[in-house]
Amino acid sequence: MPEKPELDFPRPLTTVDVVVFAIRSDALQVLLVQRPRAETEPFPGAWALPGGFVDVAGDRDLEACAARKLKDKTGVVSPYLEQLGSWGSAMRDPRGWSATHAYFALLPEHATGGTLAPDAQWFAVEGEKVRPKLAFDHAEILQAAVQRLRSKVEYTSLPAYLMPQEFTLPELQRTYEIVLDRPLEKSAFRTRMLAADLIEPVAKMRKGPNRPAQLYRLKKAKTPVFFTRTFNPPG
Amino acid sequence: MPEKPELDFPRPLTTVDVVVFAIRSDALQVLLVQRPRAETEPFPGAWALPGGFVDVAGDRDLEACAARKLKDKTGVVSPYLEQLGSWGSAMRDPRGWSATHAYFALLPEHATGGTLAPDAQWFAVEGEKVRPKLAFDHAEILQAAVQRLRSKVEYTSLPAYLMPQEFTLPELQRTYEIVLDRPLEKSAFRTRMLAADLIEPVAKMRKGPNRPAQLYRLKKAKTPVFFTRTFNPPG
DNA sequence: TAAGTTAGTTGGACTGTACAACTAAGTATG
DNA sequence: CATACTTAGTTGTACAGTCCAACTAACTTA
Repeated sequence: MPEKPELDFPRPLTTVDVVVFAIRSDALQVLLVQRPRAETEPFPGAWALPGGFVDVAGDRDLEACAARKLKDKTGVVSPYLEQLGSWGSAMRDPRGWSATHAYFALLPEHATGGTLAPDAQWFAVEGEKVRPKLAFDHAEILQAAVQRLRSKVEYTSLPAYLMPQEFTLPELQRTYEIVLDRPLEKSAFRTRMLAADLIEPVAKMRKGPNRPAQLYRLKKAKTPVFFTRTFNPPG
Repeated sequence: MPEKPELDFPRPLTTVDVVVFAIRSDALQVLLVQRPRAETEPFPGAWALPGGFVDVAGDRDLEACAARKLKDKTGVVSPYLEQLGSWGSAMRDPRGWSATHAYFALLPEHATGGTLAPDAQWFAVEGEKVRPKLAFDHAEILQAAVQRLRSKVEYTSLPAYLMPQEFTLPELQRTYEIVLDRPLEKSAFRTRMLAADLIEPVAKMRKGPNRPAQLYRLKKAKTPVFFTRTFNPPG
């Protein structure tokens, strides 16, 4: 790392930001917070990803910092937190050279309803964007998060983290379809999921106006399953 | 990002490190540099990933900083530089809370022979490690880089960046096999590569002691190709 | 009882890998 | 100069899993 023992040269600002996804109202949504309106702040009043400065006294490491920021904003512990990447440049923050470590989190819908900070709000993801103009380079970070999510959903069981404890196969397929924004084949989907040793049936059915559906739950504390193919040849 | 306008609280040290891979002597190797022996330095004399502090005056952004560090150590511009992740904690550097932005680069073998800094040296990757004990948490970063490389090689054309301008299909297959550390099926490999619109034949043959092999080159300035399957069902 | 909707299954076509045997083109050897 | 050896490249069969479409199953409502 350093060639010189001098440590008192200028250091970049260091922050952590979290892209929190959930399925709400049958759509992919992301949690944003509104920045304070004080004129002394950059991007006053603009919407931004939840995040903030690393606390060198309080944060053990980056992931703990991200989990803390997430907890502060949403009140829940995310079942899934993955590092997304880092963005650092001289220009992205008007206060000076800054670098942010971005994470993305997946929340089940039922965990999105509770206590939300007053300046936090869910926004639908449209394409790879949201309606409001975002502070800093957060639009770019959000775009990368959506791309990463979509690409991993093609060949992993990530959407399982967006589901409640018990769910049906059609519900899981619907989640995949919302994230990927395209329909999937029913029979191939079922074959894949059931072959993956990922879920197990529970002795209950989901009752609705039509034929009841088998309920499943995730098998024990699994990390995401990787499939050996993508869904539709993306050609 | 920040809730408070105070910017004069302690900031983490910010560095960039690069994991440079190449195939040398029919093996996957990684480029390391030896740290200065001065007692005032952390990990004096230990081997480490090439990298260093972000220069807030000189570096435009993180990727430019990584490219600069790479150039300083190897003298070449890497045809492939990808962000790997970031590691930050209170403990990873004895000088204080620090965060490093790690990149990984792929070099073709012929680019590894030239001017190398006197304190730089190539080491064979054995499993997911190298022989010498590495400074900081660089062993962990290297392990993540090897895992990322291996997993992407399963379903992308990344190894193309490890090849010279012209190469044969058996040579490309051999590169895949070295990185994955397992043999691949010849005919399936050829079918996949030729179907991928990735390479094109040149009007030359590679002559050797046996049957000559068709030479290919990469098609124009392609980003890596993604395949819709992995190679061998990993079960 | 019939119509409508969603759950779930079945079967045939197709794509691409796995495996193995084959042909092709060169060098080295007797 | 024929034969063995080696590596390049092809061919064919089996198989796994998706794609597509039609089918059956279970429930509600009219």
